[in-house]
Amino acid sequence: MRIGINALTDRDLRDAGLKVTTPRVKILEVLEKANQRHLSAENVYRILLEAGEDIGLATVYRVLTQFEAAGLVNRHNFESNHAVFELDDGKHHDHIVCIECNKVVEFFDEMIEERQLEIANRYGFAISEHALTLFGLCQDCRQ
Amino acid sequence: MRIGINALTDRDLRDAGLKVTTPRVKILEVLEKANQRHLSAENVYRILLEAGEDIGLATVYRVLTQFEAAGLVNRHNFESNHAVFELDDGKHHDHIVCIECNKVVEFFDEMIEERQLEIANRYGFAISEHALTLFGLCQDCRQ
DNA sequence: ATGTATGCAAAACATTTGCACCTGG
DNA sequence: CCAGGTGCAAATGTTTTGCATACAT
Repeated sequence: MRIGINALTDRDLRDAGLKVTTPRVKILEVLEKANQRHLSAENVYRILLEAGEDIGLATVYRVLTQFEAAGLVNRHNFESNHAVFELDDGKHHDHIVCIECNKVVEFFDEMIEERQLEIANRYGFAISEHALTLFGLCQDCRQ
Repeated sequence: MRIGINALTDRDLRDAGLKVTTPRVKILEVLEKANQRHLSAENVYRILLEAGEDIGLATVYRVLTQFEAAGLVNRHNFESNHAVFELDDGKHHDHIVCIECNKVVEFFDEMIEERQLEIANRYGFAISEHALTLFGLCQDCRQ
């Protein structure tokens, strides 16, 4: 099992039952090396194009979906019209998104996590996941 | 200003700068009287069709968007592929959604709200809104 | 060899928009 | 009357899928 911030390897792909193909390896590299941690399928596709790779957009979608199923990446819907993906670093966290420059900050708060479980429990729900995203203006965008 | 759970009226439409037209009134009625509180545009459209109303889907989308801008309804993206709308009852709340039967429970937790502001503040963000949704199995769906 | 993966083009969806016609105040 | 609203059809943008070909093991 993968732990922490180690780079993903061919091994991780095989462990997920996925053949080690060029598109998959390249897409993993993009997710690891891009300057933003949260990328849309289109983002990944463009980066690959600019790097001279010949990988179709459909493949990017298929691979990202497989990676998500394998637990290698997480999918988020900060904006309603498209999803973004980030490498799963093993540590759960939530997000604060700047509504101006789209900067994303990650945070984790034990108290909120606990409270969520208590609340879910109170209503008889067995929680499998949650999505918490704060939207606002970051320091830079407030002048 | 509207307060609490009173039914929305023509007055509310006028106050929002919207003419009181049949589609708008009927759509408000659907939101008020439907058995589920959270409806997609398609849901609203079908209910209108079944009621014999001749209102286009495009109009439903336009009206719901105007209602949202006017603060009469709130839009949520529980699932990535479509939005749902609910009447704004004046009280902020978050949601727990059953991943099996899609039941939605609303809750409000002061501690989580405060904690979110503290965290945002710590990172220099001025929060304008947030989205917190818990996903899991409700009591009924766990047999 | 052979079951998977991929690229491309087309399809599928939710949502938006252009435009000629209708309607509320 | 006339600005604003509506229906319809067409356009949009994202994501998915069918299928013939290419590739990893």
